[in-house]
Amino acid sequence: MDPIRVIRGMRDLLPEQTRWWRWMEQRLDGVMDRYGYAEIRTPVLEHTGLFARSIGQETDIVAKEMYTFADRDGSSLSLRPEGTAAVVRSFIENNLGKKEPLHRLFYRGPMFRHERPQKGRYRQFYQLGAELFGSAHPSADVEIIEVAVGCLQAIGLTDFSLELNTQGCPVCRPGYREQLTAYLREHERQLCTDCRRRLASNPLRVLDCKQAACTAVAEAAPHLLDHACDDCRQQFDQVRAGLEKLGIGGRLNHRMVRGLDYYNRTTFELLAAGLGAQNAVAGGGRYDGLVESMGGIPTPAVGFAAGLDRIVLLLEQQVAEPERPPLLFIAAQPGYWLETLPLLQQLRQAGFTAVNDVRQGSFKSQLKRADRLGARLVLLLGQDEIEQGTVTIKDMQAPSDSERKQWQVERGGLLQEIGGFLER
RNA sequence: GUGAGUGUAGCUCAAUGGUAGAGCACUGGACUGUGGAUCCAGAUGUUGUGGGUUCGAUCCCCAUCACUCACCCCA
Repeated sequence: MDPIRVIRGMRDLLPEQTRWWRWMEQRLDGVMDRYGYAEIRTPVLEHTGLFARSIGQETDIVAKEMYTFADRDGSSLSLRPEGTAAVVRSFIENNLGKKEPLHRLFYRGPMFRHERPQKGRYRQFYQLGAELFGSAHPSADVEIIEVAVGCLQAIGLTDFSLELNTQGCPVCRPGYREQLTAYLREHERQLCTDCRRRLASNPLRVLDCKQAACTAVAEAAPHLLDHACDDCRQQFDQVRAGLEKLGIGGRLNHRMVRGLDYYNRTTFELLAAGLGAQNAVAGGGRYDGLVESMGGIPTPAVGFAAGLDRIVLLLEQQVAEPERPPLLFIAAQPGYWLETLPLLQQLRQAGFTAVNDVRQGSFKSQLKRADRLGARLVLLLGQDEIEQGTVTIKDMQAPSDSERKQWQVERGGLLQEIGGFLER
């Protein structure tokens, strides 16, 4: 019988990996706490229309990458391909904006996109995102970027860069779009076939094409910032000033384009090397019109999302392994396993990590097991110890000729002895 | 959706048109209460799957599936 396997693009995270994940998640949660962001949890499944309306019917994400299927009553459901849409839905549905104009929310969890998997890209992937609702002030943009940067810093990543751009607003973007399109049409012959297609569907996309020929055209293309309205320009200047004040800086990238339709004004990405063909670990921006367009009261908002799978990839390359708590192992001479039970119980109640060899083989094989598990101390329990009411403590890291390799202690003083030993 | 590469033991990988081998890991022993070093012994494979060529295929051919990487797109 053929064993059933995981679905393509999805994977099991085994203990070797979850060590990293748990360590990372703990720290990221800490960042959210310190910036005053509260967690929101929404379902992984939503009505398909939510994503079509918020992300954009024409985007690749919606047009060809969603896991969409019919519910039993025939209605169309989709696994969420990103987090913002559902948070906005919930924000509106629960009248959060009416109760209190300002909200700092974060979420963390699996997202789903039916793409061909490759390094740093999976069909089930994980994102951490933060959304700041209720402020159009550049201070909010700065805060969101600061949180995103703070997340990477909190887990020890230093080798990344920030890129910034503005997408304009409904006042200035249409005019820019026309100018860009006109410019691109003039140079249509130099563009790759994909970009000629994009010219019609999404001219902005031509700007971040990686083909050399298109890059040359894009380099000389008109910049949105030069055509932005005064409000947008001022906003962007102030965001940059705020980032300077924080020492974050960031590089202006006129050619940065976002994959989702709802962004306006400030957009940004955090980029890193070592992710294969991918380089983005986090991205975000302002989306002032989204809440209203989804049926809520007009509410300016900024947010970002970070790809946790990619961040773990970087962690494994750049950061020292997270430490494990010291492991205590109880080895009992054959026949004395019952005596280990209260001892284990006692150790765990005192907060230690303690295990035994549940196979209870030979004394020797138990020691081998302890070694394999990386035990810091082994507590030996045999006939002598039981008759004397003692336990022998064995230091697994001491050299074999050490005088303090192993020693006996009274049962009553065991916890204190272990505690003292591990303190050093 | 498109392209390329790779599928052999738990892992990393050899090998040859004549029914597969190493290292590591595992289990046991040398050491009847002591891990890490050494030595000895043991267990493990439908060579991804299906078909074709052949007296004979793990090897050659075709198909298929899976994985990996890249394109598209994106976190």
